[in-house]
Amino acid sequence: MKSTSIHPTQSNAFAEIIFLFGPTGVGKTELLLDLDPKKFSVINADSIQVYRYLDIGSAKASLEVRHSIPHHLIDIKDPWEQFSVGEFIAYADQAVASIHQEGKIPVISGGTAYYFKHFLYGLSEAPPSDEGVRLAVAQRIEQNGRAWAYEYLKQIDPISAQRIHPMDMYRVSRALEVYEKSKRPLSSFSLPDTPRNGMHPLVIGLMRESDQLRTRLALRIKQMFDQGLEDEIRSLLRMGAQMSWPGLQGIGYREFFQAMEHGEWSRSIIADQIERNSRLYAKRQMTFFKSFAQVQWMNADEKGEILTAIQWYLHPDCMSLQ
RNA sequence: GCCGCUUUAGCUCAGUUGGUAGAGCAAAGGACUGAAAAUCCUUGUGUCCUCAGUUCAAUUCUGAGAGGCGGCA
Repeated sequence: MKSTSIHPTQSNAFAEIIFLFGPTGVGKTELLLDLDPKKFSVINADSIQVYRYLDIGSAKASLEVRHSIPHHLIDIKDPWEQFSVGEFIAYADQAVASIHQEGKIPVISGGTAYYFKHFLYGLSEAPPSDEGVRLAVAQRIEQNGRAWAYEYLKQIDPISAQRIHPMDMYRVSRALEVYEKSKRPLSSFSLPDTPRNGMHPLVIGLMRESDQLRTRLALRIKQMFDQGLEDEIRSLLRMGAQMSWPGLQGIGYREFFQAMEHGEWSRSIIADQIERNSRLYAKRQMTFFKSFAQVQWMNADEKGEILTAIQWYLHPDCMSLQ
């Protein structure tokens, strides 16, 4: 792997890639500032930070940070556009290739565990989500009820029905959508379970004590309001923002739209809801991340150890001499 | 000061015609087949404010006290 190939930039298969993930508010962005921009570039793996105009609420890295170390996959979509894992993988592959081309190491950093999982293993061959079909399925579920939807799933795809909980309409409807689209049960498309292209990333999981994370989240949300989160919402409203916009499903946005539906905009209530939802989200993220294989868990404050781990990964022979 | 209402899980509150109690939210744990900041699952022992009385038995009834809310002074 240390071969001095004539085409070093083309050896995508075994090139170094670093995964950096952790729950919201753990301190990923702060850590990125310690990376040498001459050696590393960042690829964002956050499903909300891909959207333009969603800066404060999504806790996007500031322009200064992005100036000091390049970030890919930020501001690539408008908030009314749908984004998806499939697109993430395609864009991330491109970014990884171009970063390698520059002779640098890509650091994929973010909190969307689902994106990391499928970037590493790839997706099944099942057809991508189709908004039209999805709406049609949703309508039928609306008319006939959830029980009907699950019974129907049991008929067309008993294997998926066993895996999916009867109340989990998000997944039931995707399974029905796939059947509608391909006339094949979702479970007939197998899910890969080995890394794509022999990828062997360094997987760093950042963690913190839950009390500490809680305090940090509370502080961060306060700062978001100080930085003008409400102005950001108002300017989105001027753009015609609707609660249904995909980007606005993010925590820190949807709470405002829910509040407006009830005809009230109470700063303190909304702030509390954002805080609560962030905590719940952080918990779900941790649960997902914990299920990943070969994670090097590190305390987010131990920057020295994290950088050392990266050194080990990039130059194993060098380190072993010491 | 008087009158009324109120005190039950971390929070908001149900409830037991007297047999020691249960929802939502939170919290903890979990799932995750192209929307994933989404969607979903599991988990409920708490001096039922305190003391005394009635009773086989009181969180439930009676009395007194304490806290809260409201009205009248």
